[in-house]
Amino acid sequence: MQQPRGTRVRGTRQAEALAAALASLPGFCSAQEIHAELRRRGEHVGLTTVYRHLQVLSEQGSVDMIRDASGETLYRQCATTVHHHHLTCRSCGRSVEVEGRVVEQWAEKVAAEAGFTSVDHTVELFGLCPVCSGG
Amino acid sequence: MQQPRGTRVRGTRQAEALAAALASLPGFCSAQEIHAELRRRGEHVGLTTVYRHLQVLSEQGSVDMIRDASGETLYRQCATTVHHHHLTCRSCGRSVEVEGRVVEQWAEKVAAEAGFTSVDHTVELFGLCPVCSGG
DNA sequence: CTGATAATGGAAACGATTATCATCTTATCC
DNA sequence: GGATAAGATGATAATCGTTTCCATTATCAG
Repeated sequence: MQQPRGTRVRGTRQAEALAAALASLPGFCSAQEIHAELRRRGEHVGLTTVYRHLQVLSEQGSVDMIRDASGETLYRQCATTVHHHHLTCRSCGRSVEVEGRVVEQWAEKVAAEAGFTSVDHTVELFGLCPVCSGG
Repeated sequence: MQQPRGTRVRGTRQAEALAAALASLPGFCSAQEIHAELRRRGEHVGLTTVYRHLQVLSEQGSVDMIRDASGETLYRQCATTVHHHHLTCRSCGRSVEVEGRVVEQWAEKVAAEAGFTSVDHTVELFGLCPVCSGG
């Protein structure tokens, strides 16, 4: 099996620990939170390595990456490789993947009308989940 | 500087210089770019002050604020106070305000179905404008 | 086992933004 | 007109998430 350079081919202890941590975290977390989670589990993984892996995984589409209101980057293991958006709880970080065909169509239409090309879109929904709503 | 008295509500020299600069910039710019533009015009306005004003204006709804792919915050004078979104050129920063009733309705529907409350949404479109498309 | 090479991680660098605080403006009162 | 209080300004330092550096360590093929 030949892999292109720069991709993670070697199965390292750190990569697995990170994968395990990601799998256990239910919602979006910052790189630093993930790093803390690893430390909590007794796994020594450098912060640099966490960032590095997260970046690669995100490029590969294995994790979703969003930005919260303060500009911090949050990551989450993603269930599907199909394009989707998120409805994330502002309070606990838990999130739901939502299908957004309507939005995609809207984006394309709007872009075409304005003569724009290579259009990409960012759509994120933040709110309070049923639990955190206290209802 | 011989300014007529009684204009205290309208602000200071710096505030006006900033307003003028914003009015002349066609697209989204970072605070630092706006600061540079002011310096170019010969106006001495501290970077701190630029940030301070931008923040206030943004809270007032007088300027729109978005975040680009690298996480930098961009500002633009906004034409209307009505809720809207932007289709921004990745290359030159010029942008078009687009109406997004469809998106709002979609966001509300999705949120309601998931039981989320206090839902807020972020929707930004980035692409290449007709000019930068090279067409 | 051994050498080649990729991966790691602590420390330093970075860059946008924010906080600090002394100084300068402006407005109001006398 | 001048004193004075209130507020705005801005150079500098501090913050903080993220990246870069680079010496060290781990992994894999032969």
